[in-house]
Amino acid sequence: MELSEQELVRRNKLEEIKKLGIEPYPAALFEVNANSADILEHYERDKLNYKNISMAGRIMSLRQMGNAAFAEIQDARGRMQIYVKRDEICPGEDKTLFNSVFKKLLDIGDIIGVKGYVFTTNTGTISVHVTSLTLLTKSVRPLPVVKVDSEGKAHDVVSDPELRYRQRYVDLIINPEVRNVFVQRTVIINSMRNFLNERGYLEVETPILQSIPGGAAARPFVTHHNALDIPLYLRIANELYLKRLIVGGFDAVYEFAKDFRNEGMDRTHNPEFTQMELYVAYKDYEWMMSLVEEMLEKIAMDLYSTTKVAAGENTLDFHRPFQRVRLFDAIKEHAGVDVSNMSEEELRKTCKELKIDVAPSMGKGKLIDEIFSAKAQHHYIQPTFIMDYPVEMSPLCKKHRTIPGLVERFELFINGKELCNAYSELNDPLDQRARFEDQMKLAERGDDEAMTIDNDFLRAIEYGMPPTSGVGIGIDRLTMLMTNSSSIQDVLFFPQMRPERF
RNA sequence: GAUUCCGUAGCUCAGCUGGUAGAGCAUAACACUUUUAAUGUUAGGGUCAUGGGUUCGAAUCCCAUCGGGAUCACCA
Repeated sequence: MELSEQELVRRNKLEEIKKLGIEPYPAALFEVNANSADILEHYERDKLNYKNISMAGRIMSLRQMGNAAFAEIQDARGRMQIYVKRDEICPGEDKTLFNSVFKKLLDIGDIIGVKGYVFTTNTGTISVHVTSLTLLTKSVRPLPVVKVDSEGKAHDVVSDPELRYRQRYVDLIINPEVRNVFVQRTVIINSMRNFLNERGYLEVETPILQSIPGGAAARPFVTHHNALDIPLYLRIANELYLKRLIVGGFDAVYEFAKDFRNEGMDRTHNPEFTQMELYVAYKDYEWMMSLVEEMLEKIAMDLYSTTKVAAGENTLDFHRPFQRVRLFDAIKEHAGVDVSNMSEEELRKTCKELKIDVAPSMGKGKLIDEIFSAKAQHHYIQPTFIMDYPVEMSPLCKKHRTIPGLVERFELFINGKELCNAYSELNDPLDQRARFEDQMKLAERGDDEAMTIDNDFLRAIEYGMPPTSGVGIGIDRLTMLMTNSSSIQDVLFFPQMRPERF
């Protein structure tokens, strides 16, 4: 690999540093007793506490002024200006540390530790007056420089998505708002986990490698186990395993699960994604709607201390209760057709009239779903539960208690996108077996996402699964919503990319 | 998978109807003891994604490949 001019310069500097007897990658710890955010926040009120501070970070800018210099160093909490004066860091006759090391051999991107005292410059910037400086890591690759002017406008922002996603470490260093999205992602997950734990629900782990990939309609990734000499599939959902645990006697289990689906990628789909699935015994889908409302409201409050969240041009309000609309009513309202009593043939005709593309492999349920997706879905900006789906598209869901042909299922739509999917879970083992058989018929028609029959799961619910309600919430999409991110790549540290060639 | 747009210095971008490349920042040198997109003077840095083709001549036009974005299909 050919080195650029700047890389050669930095490697030469590295040698110079070593020749001066300075270790560019020291082993010893560097004791830190302050960080940038803490200093900026508390210094004015509590000046005495900042007479003797020690902090570390990456050099992000350097302004040489002869025998003094200003630099900004960035630590995990933000940026801090430091002031380095020659005679302060070199009190004796030997001025090498300043003249050679600091002025010539340090670069933007290097990581240093500084000790000194906090003061305010003539122009009013809280800064660290450095009395001693230690090189902690020499950087040999030039870091893109983003400058922010006095109006707060950033110049030369690295916006190339390829660089940002492939080299997330660079993105995180130079684009400060990126870090915040990921911190918020963790706030969301912690908020959800606390909410569930407070109710006594048990967090569990279930297999990722499965011999029958069940619980969703999707194409799986296939791998191979050498010792067993069998194909294994990366899970597309963990639903069937969590329900087995309900059979086993747990009354509420949940899992933050990485699921894998071998399908197209775009700004709302990554091959691996995270879902939180929760199953609670002796509950139904009405109860689950209330729980989801309460949980999302709490997450918004934990993030922003308000239920209002910006999403593009819209402001979402997570204040309970959310609107509840039956699927057929939603279609009636937005597509102007009543599909509640239509046969498959009539549905096909209706799709044609509405100019919706359909495939021959689509059954009745799928056709209704197509109409909803094309005509109604995008209207639901504020959190809305769409409920009561046709039985054909929900093979794991219990039949509706009063309306024939429907199941007790809801999906939550926010900003026109599906965020979660929930059922009164089907626990009638004979019905479940029949539903699996219907799925096999769909598979025979060419639906490569139809579910395969899982005999062990059937055996489990034959022992008896209590009435149970379950929900799956897409964590990546929830994070997108809550952080106003328009693509899933922005809420995943390392989104899937084609392998890079070096 | 389909359509479409893009790929020029470490970074952000110019580059006209084809005449073998420019700027700012960054880098190097000098000056400067409170600056802040620091400043001033000077210098270096590019197989124009890759491979073909058209042409006297290609960053520019055409084709293919690689990578990325957007839209669509599939899906969450």
